[in-house]
Amino acid sequence: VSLATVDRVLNNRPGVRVGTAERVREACERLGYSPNLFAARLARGASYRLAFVLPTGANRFMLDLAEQVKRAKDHFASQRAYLDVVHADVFDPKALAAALERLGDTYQGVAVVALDHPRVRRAIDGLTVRGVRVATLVSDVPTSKRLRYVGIDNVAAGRTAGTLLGRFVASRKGPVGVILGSTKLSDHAERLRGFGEVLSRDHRHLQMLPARAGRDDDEASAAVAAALLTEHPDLVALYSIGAGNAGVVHALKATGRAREIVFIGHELSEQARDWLCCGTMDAVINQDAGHEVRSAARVLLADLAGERILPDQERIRIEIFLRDNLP
Amino acid sequence: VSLATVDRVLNNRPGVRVGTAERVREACERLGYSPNLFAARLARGASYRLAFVLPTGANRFMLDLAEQVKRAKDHFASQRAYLDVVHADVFDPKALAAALERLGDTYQGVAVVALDHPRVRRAIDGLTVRGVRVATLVSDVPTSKRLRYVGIDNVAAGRTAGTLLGRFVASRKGPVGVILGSTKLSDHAERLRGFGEVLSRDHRHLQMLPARAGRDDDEASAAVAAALLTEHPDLVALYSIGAGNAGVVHALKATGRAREIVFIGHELSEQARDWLCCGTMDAVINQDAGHEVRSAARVLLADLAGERILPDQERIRIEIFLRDNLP
DNA sequence: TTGAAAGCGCTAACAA
DNA sequence: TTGTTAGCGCTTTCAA
Repeated sequence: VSLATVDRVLNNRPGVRVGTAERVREACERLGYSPNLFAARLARGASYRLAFVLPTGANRFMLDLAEQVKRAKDHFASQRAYLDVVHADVFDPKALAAALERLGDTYQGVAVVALDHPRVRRAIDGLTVRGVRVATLVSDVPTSKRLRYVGIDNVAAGRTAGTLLGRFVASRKGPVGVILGSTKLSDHAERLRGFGEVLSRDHRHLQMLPARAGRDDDEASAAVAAALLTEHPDLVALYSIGAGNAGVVHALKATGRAREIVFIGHELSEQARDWLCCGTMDAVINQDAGHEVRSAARVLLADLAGERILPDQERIRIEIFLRDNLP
Repeated sequence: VSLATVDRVLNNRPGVRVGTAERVREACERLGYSPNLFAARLARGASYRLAFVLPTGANRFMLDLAEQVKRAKDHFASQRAYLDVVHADVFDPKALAAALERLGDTYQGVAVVALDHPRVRRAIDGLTVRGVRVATLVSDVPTSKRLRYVGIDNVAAGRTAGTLLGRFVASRKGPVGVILGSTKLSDHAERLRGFGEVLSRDHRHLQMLPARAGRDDDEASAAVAAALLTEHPDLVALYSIGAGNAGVVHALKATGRAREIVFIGHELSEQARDWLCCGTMDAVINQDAGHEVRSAARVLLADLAGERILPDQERIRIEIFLRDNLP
């Protein structure tokens, strides 16, 4: 039995008699053979280009994602995988779809922070058909043919915020304010849904006010928060679903009730760490941008190279940070 | 300039004139050269054996670690790294030290759940001197020459439990019970310290009872919990520092006050998930055994092969799980 | 259906 | 101090 035949069997390539294949497999079993991934990749000589499609003019979290791509670059380059950040107007389905389609010429894998829109879905499916591996990042397009969604379950994240907030408020009664970026962002809408569910089921003494939009912007969020605080002097808690937390904190501090009002938000920025430490924020729900980037890259590469992944390693967690467990 | 010279420069091996080295480096820079890790490992032809030293007759968490080693085996085998689980009596310093010393003949890397004892420290340092890379796992020996500690900050974990418990109890007043495995386990002692700090600083209305030992055992823990519950009918919360949570739950359910008493513990077992879901447990503090195993293996291997790690990826987090963010 | 041979990018031993 | 050479374990192409 020659080297080439063994190779054919192990990679189930065609052109081997079943009897021979069986014998080879048996021998592998007996000898406890385990293939050398490095040698395989080397011989294949393939290199892969991966694009990370992120929103233009983005908030802190998106900037963090871009930063994490940069940090992972060297590590993946040493494995012949080249990561690029590509910016696109994620909120314009037509533009995003066009951008995605263009990417297919250059890249074998694409990780995209996607808007869930039929047009975008078609673009993703189009790429997939051309053999480009696509992973949705942070925000999913569930009905598309994407290889995988790399991100958290945002309904569950909202529920988590709801439970924490409800229990932190405890027996106090009063209205709860909610600020989101936009109801059109599906991740924000999902978080809101989860949050509302928990509040209405487990914390009936709290009265959830209608969510207001802060456009993921510090100034707008500050205005919204200030309005909430003046309209509801008995406000007991605030949940900030999107970006713009600096604005909320500003408004909160202006009232002098920053430590008294329970405030929960998303994404562990450098600032958020400070706010947790000084008691302005009570908890931060986080998804690890670095983990998401590396996971997306690994998943795309593994599929391209026909390798297996460790599923446990690729599970993105809904992290809860208090001032005590900051990394 | 020949291939070999380039190799010497890139791996700062001796025997190259500075001028030549400079020229090579400049050329690499200019051409944007990035070395191929796979080819290097392949050519080196080295394979590594790593031992995971875990306690004999261990609790659920240790069993989980062993299971995770098993799961990671294939993945690392494809990179010429062979993982073995070795059991040792971690509580007998002499035995552990002897076991460690013996391991040096067979293994290039050792990850050990270590007892912090001078004798064990000497054994670790001895291995290090012989060139064996050592990582402490879950429980550290800070004064040793170990390459790295792979695990969480247990004082911070205790503080996290304290904050959650204090806030969940909220305005209710009353005694708080604490059950640990043994005061001699440094991780348990550290968690207790962190917990006590937070309770005495931030939640003065709660009266923390002296910690009692449940020997990481279900039955013993059940007895301790039952005693606490009868001696203190007004108990408002329980913190279980070690294993034996099944026993605590049993005692708690027997009183019919399982949902009313705030109960926080460690390690997200299959059972713990159920208890979270039904409201018996209020929060679980967790360290990801799978992540710890893979991280230890990666760190040891990278050092052996002279490669760099991604520090972000190797940070072990203090995870908080509520019923809403279960993975 | 099977085998032989070249080569992926690097390291290590040896020669110059 | 530098260069030459033979592989590492696999894939791929071409020939049998």
